[in-house]
Amino acid sequence: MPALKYSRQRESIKRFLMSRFDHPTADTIYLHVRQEFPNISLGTVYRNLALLTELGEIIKITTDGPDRFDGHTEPHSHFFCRKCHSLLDIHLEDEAAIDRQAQEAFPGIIEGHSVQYFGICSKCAK
Amino acid sequence: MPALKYSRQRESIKRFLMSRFDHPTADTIYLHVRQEFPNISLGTVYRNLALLTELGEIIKITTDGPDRFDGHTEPHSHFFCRKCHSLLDIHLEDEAAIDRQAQEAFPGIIEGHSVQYFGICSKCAK
DNA sequence: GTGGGTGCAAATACTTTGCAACCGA
DNA sequence: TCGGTTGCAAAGTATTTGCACCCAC
Repeated sequence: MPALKYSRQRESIKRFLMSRFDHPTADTIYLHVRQEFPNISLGTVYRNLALLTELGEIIKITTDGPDRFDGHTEPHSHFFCRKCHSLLDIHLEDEAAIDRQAQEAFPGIIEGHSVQYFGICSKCAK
Repeated sequence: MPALKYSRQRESIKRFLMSRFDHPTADTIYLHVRQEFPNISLGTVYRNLALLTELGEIIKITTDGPDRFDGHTEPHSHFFCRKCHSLLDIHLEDEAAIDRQAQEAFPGIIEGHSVQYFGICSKCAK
């Protein structure tokens, strides 16, 4: 792993992700960071998202459609609205209980989990 | 929704998926069904996978990399080996408990969930 | 016969990558 | 200066789609 060097673009991407709870796509992030760095390219956004994910500073969430990114790394779950495609946080009381259940049932080494609930969000239900 | 019509190709795809527990990709399915229908095209495989998913006869599992498909629709969870990328079933004792936990914590309408555990499978751990 | 299904190829959506210039330590 | 980072554009991967022909009903 090469030595990490500071970059204003990466900082901006991370700051943006930490400020939000709706898990934007690379493209949304691109459009935002562009306001601060009009010349930034999508490739740079993707490169930094991959790097931050590898460092564990953000989380990459794979869904139907483009990947989503999350600047909040405490273990938590997600809700995907199948109508408006919003992706929202769910903080369970005992998130670790989910791993414990599976560890009993499975012989491999479980390092973590990701739960994705799906349904209709309260906005769309109206 | 247009009237459904029988197709030998669709039947073959479904039969293949029901016979396996390792959640093949569209391409793997294509290569297999090709033995029975040498002229089948990838497009047809994708079309039928989408149709079967919509009908609820199979499940589409979105992961890092290509989508995986599962011919077994009883609620269950999955384990993704980050080393060999195999995707395996985990049958929890009380799968519905996961929904109940979230329903308390979230105001939207939760219709279901998908849990993906990650780690190292027993084969790769050796 | 009618409309859904198929094969083929082209198109799309999303993401990664090669390269020369640039910038932080 | 050295090597990580960037912008740009081209390439790559996974999936979808238009169209003419075929087949189930």
